[in-house]
Amino acid sequence: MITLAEENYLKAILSISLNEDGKVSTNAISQEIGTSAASVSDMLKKLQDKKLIKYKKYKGVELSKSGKSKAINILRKHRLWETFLVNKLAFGWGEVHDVAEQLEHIKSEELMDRLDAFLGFPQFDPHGEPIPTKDGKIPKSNTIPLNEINTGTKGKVMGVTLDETAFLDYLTKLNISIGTGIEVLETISFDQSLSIKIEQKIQHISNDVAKHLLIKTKN
Amino acid sequence: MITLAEENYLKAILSISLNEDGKVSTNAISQEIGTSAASVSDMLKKLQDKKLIKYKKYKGVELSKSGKSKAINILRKHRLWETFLVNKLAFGWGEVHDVAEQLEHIKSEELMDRLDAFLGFPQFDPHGEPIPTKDGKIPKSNTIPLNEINTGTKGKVMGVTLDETAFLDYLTKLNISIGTGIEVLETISFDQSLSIKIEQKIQHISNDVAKHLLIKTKN
DNA sequence: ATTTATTTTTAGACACGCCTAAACTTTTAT
DNA sequence: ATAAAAGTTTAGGCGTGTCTAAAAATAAAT
Repeated sequence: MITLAEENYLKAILSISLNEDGKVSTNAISQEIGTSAASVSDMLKKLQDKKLIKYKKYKGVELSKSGKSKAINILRKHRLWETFLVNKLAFGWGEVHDVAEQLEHIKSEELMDRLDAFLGFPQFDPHGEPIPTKDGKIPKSNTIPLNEINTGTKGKVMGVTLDETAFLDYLTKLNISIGTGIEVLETISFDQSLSIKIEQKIQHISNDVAKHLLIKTKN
Repeated sequence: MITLAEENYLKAILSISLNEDGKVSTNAISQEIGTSAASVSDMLKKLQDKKLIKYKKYKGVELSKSGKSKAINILRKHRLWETFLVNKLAFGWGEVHDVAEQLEHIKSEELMDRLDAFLGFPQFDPHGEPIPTKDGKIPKSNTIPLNEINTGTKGKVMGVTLDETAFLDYLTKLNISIGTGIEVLETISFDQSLSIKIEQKIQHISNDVAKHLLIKTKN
């Protein structure tokens, strides 16, 4: 049996390795989870014993086959629940994360199968992140960050890569949500900030904001 | 902060006191939860410290005001989730209990409010049990067990008071579910078994089955 | 009313998951 | 190349929630 804490470690390791390559460090995990590095070391030993990770002292860690499959399954549950909360219960963007973090640990394959069907087998969650399939594949979305788009190109917002309330609230203020059409008018070379057109209105945003917006360009 | 184990104890104490009156004994709790009496004693001390129960050594226990309110809230969550599973995800009668037992511990008032609305503010769960309201009131259903109904009376099945798979499967076989119309034709005085009519068909059931069927009679 | 049986509590132990402080590796800088 | 810094692990400890075995309190029976 896998415990709640173990699940959170697996999820954290997966989440880190999706963003950067190579082995995952103890410190990275401790930051991700919010515990001490010592606690992480303890836990890594236990996960090693259960063959959920490949781990050599001082050398970082990576998920084993079974560990990765378990971690992806948790991610799948998290994103399916987020989709449920937003699409069916009308939660707002920012409000769903904490609740989904609890729901992702509910143990019932039957439940997730039925929820998946109830939601219409969605491929992406409300933040635009891909929902892993039942057999562990993660769908690729051909999107790129807004700050990498050429001037003059039009596109559609497919997702965000930052889950902070302040950020999401700002997007709401700018009238940006999933599906919003955006055109890049100008890039200021000084600070890489952008002028963009959203529903006829011209707005100006920082590079920091733009890089967290995933855009699908119209080819 | 209240822990998962504490929540289960409160729920167990509530559940026992709803079925029998007077103080709740340590043994009753240990049976309900499936732990040793020693563990229960330990936990009662902790719940006492947190003012969730009124407890005197060797003298049994009852819920305090705040303990009862917390316990009822867990019951509310359990029954709302069961309703969701059956009504929205098409789970069968018997399959929902274990999953609901996990879901009832999810902490989010917002979530339960929205789920309640999504379900159309149901008053009774799929087993016919009353769903406590947000302010802790438990709706009364004016139903009586089938074995207490007079011969010749017609009624409708509103719920069951037993949650075992074998029982629920048997009901399915008899074509009995929530809402089924039933007429009592005869009571055998020897063993209190009943002849009943269900959708034109005459069936014979034991008193043991009848007493777990809640009926609303048509006046 | 005393003995016997039952129930409940205490004592001592253990797994889990976390912590701080100290020791040990590895990396970086001089 | 060696010292300093950064990262990681071990040691020892703590709270939670469980257990078994033994002691204490209450209830039942003779």
